Formats: sequence, structure tokens, C-alpha cells
Amino acid sequence: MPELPEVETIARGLDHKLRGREITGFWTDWPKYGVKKSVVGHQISHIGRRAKNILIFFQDKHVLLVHQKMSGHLIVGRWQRANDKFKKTREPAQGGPALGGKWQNQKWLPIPFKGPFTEDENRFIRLIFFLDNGRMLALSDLRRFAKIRFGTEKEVLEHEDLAKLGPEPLDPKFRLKDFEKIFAKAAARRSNLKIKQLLLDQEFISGIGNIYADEILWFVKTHPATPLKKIKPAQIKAIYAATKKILAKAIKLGGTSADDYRDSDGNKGRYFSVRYAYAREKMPCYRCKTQLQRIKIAGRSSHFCPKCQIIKKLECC
DNA sequence: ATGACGTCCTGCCTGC
DNA sequence: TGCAGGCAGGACGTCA
Repeated sequence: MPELPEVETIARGLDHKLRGREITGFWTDWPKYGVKKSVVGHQISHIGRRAKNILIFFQDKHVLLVHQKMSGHLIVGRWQRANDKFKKTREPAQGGPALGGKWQNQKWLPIPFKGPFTEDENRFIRLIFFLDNGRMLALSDLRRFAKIRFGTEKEVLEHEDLAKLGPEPLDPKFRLKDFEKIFAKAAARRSNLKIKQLLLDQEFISGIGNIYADEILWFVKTHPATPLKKIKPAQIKAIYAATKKILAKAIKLGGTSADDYRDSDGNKGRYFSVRYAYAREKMPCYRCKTQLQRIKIAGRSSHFCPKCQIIKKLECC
């Protein structure tokens, strides 16, 4: 689900809420996350981000990494076991869901606290960290794809999974010449690779996912299936600029809520309403009114304007 | 080496 | 109404 802007939004929200807190315990029903008791007792210093990974730094140089993958949400609030309080009354929590139906087998229900979490977020809570102020950090993860790692800063930050990631597109130190360099390298190595696949490649640039790849390519009038060898220098410059611009804009708007994404307060991201291409199949292109199309590229749905975004051509509309 | 496809999971929507 | 199949924002692994 979340791409760089969503993860950045969540990291900022968590940083505000979790600084100074200590993890006093945890609960999970999914052993594959691999969370162990060693995570208990550490005091949080700050929250950061690398690519699409949330990094919770502790004062004793330990780090908890959470990659939310497709369906993960990290949210802060208070929950309690369904059968601890609500069972007898069958009354819904104020503003929360009623018991019964698909809820009856769930173990945790929200205590109204702060943030309009969706039913789905509460339904799919798989992991809860208890904090020393009575609040909780919960991972809602419908598809159980999320990846979690805990260890020393050295163990986590120097792990290959992070070390191999490409540059952060919004890093001020990431200049056009750097982008041109890695693009040239990629094009030399795999000249037939489609531009969209390259943008999705986290070892090329980190943080771009399916939504923003479509957005960037629409913005620069480049067909997502364009092979790297046909990308002109002017397009490389444009892609570089558009990447920074669109990701920054999305962060400003709190990310994209195509469906169920929420920030750590449970609020929707507002980029979706101003998107250019993603999930706009059959809707008119904002430049030329042509109906946008959707095709599959490397197994991912790709949205583009068949008139503006033509292979080989840079200018069209 | 490369690209196509399968995999981890689950729920929802669509079309028959 | 029911049910099989397709689909989902990520990223890795496998195989030809």
C-alpha cells in the first residue's frame, strides 16, 4: 500500500506521538513477523524512514524496522480485547463498530481515543506494541505481508535489504547528475527494460511505487512501456524533476488514499483527489481529454494517456 | 543475464 | 444468490 509519501507521512506522525515512549510489551497473532521479547524495554528516541521502511530508533542504539508492504497500517490508539469489555453488552464502542458478523472472531476492538480509524484497520490488527503511557502502536495488516526486523542500528541499517536501496529521491544531495548517472548505468545494462519497471526498482531509486510511477510518467508524457534505450536526455531530466515535484506534493497532501490508506491519526491522504493518472482508467486526460487506458506492465496495472504518452515522442499534446 | 511468472496472504468486486 | 476468478498500492524467489 504505502509508497514514499505515505510512509513519510506516517513516520512524521509517529515521531510526534512516540518520542520518549517505552515499549512495555506486545501482542501478536502472527509469529511470522518474528517479533520477540527482546523488543520490550527500549525507549524510543525518534522515528525515521528509509525508502518505504519505517524506522523506529531507540535511545540504546536499537532499531525497529517495519515495512508495511501492500496492506500494512501503523496506527496509534488504544484497543482492548473484544471479550474483555464489549462481550456482555454487545454495545458498540462509541464511534466504533458493533460486535457480531465479521467482527465476532476478532480479538481487539478500539477504545475510542483519537482518530477515526476505519473498520478494516481495526479488524486486521495483527500486532500491538504497548507503550508506557497507556497508548498502543498497532499494525493493521490485512494480507500479512508486512516485514519487521528488530536489532541494533548496525544490524538493521547495514543489513543488505537497506544497504542495497537506491537513493532517496527527495534527498537534496540527490542531484540531476546522480540521476543521469544511474539511469545511464541501468540503460547500458538493460536497454530493453521498460521505464516503469525501472521506476519501480528500489535499487534504482527508492520509494516509488505503482501509483507515483504512473503519476510521474503521465506528467512527463512518457509511455510506461518505453524501453530505456528510447528515453531521451530531455526525458531523463523531466523524470528527475517530476519525481521530486510529485513526491513532494503528495507528502504535502498527506499521501494517497486510493482505498483504505490512513495516516497514524487515521486520516485520509488527499493526493488521490488531485492525481493525474493512477486509477483514472476511462477518465479524461487532464491535458487532451483522451480517455486514459490501463495496461499491464510486469504484472502491475499501469494507467496512461494513449495520446500524450507515446513511445518515441516527447511532445504531443 | 533476463524476463515472465509464482509466492507470500486475504478480502472484495465482478461476471457468469 | 452463489461462486469461481480476478484483482490489489510490494518485493522476493524460481525457472526457462
